[in-house]
Amino acid sequence: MRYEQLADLPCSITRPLVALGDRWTLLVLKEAFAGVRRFNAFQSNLGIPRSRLQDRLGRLVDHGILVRRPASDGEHPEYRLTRKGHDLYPVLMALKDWGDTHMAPGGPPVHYRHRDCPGEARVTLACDHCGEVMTAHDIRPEAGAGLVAAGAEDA
Amino acid sequence: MRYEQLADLPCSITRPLVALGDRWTLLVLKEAFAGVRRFNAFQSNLGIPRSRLQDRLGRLVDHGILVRRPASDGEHPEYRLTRKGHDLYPVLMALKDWGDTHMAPGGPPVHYRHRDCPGEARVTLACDHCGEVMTAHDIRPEAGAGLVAAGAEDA
DNA sequence: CCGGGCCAGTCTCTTTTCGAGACCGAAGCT
DNA sequence: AGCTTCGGTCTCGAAAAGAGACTGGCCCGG
Repeated sequence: MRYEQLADLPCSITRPLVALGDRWTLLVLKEAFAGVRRFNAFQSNLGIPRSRLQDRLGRLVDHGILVRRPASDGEHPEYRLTRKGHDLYPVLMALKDWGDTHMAPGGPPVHYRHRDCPGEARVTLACDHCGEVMTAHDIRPEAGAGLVAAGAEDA
Repeated sequence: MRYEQLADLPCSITRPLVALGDRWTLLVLKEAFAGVRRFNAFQSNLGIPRSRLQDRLGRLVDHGILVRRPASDGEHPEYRLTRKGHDLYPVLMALKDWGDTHMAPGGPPVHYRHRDCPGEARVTLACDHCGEVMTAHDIRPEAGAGLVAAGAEDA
């Protein structure tokens, strides 16, 4: 049970990873972004064991990343991304950029184009003040409110 | 062994996930970006079992994401990010943005500031043609070279 | 009103992976 | 020689994953 406790650390990279970092969870979300909503569709698209899928969908619902509800028209339940879930899109797109660059010898299998535009979606890391593009080397970490709070808790 | 075969699919999100998507791998990389290079440092920072760490570092080296080499000065080996590894930074920063937004009730624990600038690093998804900020709804997927290649293979 | 299909979800059993901690061998110091 | 540090390995019990069969609701055609 040590692993789950990593989520208590005051780190905004660690906490999402503890929630999302296993074999299937991000793959399930990728399907959700591709428009998949039904249990069987997730299952057959990914080949994930049904009991595993059940568990993962449940956790995503618990985290407020998906909602489960009786489908708008028919009766079968469907799983839809919440706002919180939607906000994960840049994570998947960042993975996609990396995959296209480093794991796609024959070129990108799919282009994620801007609709009605010849352009393509790209993730960029930039400074929100001067707008300059940044890399890991340009980073200066600095304590924030959440860290102070966590420190106070410990004491 | 079905799971690993997902990496054969022509999808630039799936392929990275099969390589990186488990409990520890991305956490190890997060440490690497924080400057950690030594076996024991990874181990004690994360609390990962030693045998697990050994396995994960080995895989990352196999993927060309880390290099293992006798440390520049002393004799102990060190693990360093390659170019390919460095390119994963936006993935971790995208997770960080999401974590700050949705899993940091007390505010961001750490600000990743632009050095010598009051600004902060932010991931954005934008069109590489018109520059407009994009969301999942603005995407129009389109077959690319890698998909055609994969299709030819199947036939 | 009966049988089939389809669907979401559950149960069972086997295999794989994980985790904890002891153990090992190679420096490096005293 | 004896102790420490460090990277790395080994063993073994516990947890999670995988496959596949099974259940039960619902709808449809007959």
